Amino acid sequence: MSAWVLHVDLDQFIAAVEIARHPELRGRPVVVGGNGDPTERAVVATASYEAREFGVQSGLPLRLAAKRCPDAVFLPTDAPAYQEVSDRIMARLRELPVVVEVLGWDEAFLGLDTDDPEAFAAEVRRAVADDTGLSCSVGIGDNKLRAKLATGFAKPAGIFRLTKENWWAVMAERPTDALWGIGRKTAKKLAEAGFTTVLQLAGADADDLAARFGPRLGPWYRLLAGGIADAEVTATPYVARSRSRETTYQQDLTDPARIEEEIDVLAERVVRDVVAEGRPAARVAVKVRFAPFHTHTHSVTLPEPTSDAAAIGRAAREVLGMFTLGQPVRLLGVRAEFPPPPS
DNA sequence: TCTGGGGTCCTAGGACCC
DNA sequence: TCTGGGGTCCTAGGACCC
Repeated sequence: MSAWVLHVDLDQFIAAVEIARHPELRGRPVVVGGNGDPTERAVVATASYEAREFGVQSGLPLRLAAKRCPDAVFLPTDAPAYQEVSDRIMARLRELPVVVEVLGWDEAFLGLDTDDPEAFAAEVRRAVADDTGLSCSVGIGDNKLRAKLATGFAKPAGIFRLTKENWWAVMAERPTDALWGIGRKTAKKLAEAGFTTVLQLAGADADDLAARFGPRLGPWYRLLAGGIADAEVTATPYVARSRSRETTYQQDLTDPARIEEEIDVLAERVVRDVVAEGRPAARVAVKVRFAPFHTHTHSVTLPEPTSDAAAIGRAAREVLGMFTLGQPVRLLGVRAEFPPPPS
């Protein structure tokens, strides 16, 4: 028996939940996002595989999705419904002889000991399908990074194993942003420094990377490229560091009184989340995105941690006062931060 | 690319203190 | 105050992820 990390990821989760409750949509291009109105300011949360054929992906503006795929069915995002299905899936996974670490609505790491991880992964797929009717893919790894990346090669509805045995065969020639934690911006900077592929990054000098990317990020990139990462799967419950609410307005806001009102509304929503959390907030931040998409944030440390609606509301108004509001406002946000955990 | 919402972590500079 | 070195906190912004 040896220790394995499995990464379970539901296939087109949000679209699959919607198709499960609207079976007549099966086989059709389905796009979920915003209020389901493709003329609004909103983006695609998930597109069904049929819609992806038309180049419709997560993050694409709904307006463009409608242009690329005029026959798509557009549905509003229904977070509570997805949360409910997610809870059921995670509960089912916990019935297996594994440690479950939830990563999001539709994915989790499983830690387990087995001689046959492929057989176990198949069992996981069966359990989820029998219980919920949904399809998932399973990545098998000798740590979390490799398990997570393996899932990408398993999709859809498959199983893939990525360990130190096949790391270079699979990853060496891929671009650095194939790694989990390196995105487009960092990949571009790495390329400018001469590191285009995973193999090249793995051979980089740690001090050079530290000088370019910072004392922690730099050396970490090199480890990522070598496939080196944490293998410990933990069931420790998630403790939020912050709670936030933000809104992109369908029409830009220009009236200062209206902006103040909207800040009050967002602060009230955040207070509800803070109270539900059962811990007081220590900081309050306000985010303003102006029409040309420039985003700024200001924040204050509260005199003392509090869950009091009036105190948090006042703080949000005070922080709003730190902005120069001369241009139309596209988005407003309010965030409450909890005190950092004692170390 | 007329570009959501909810999060996390890291970085860097300045303030402040000894 | 022609003024070091280090630690910590605060703050804004950036990048990434789902």
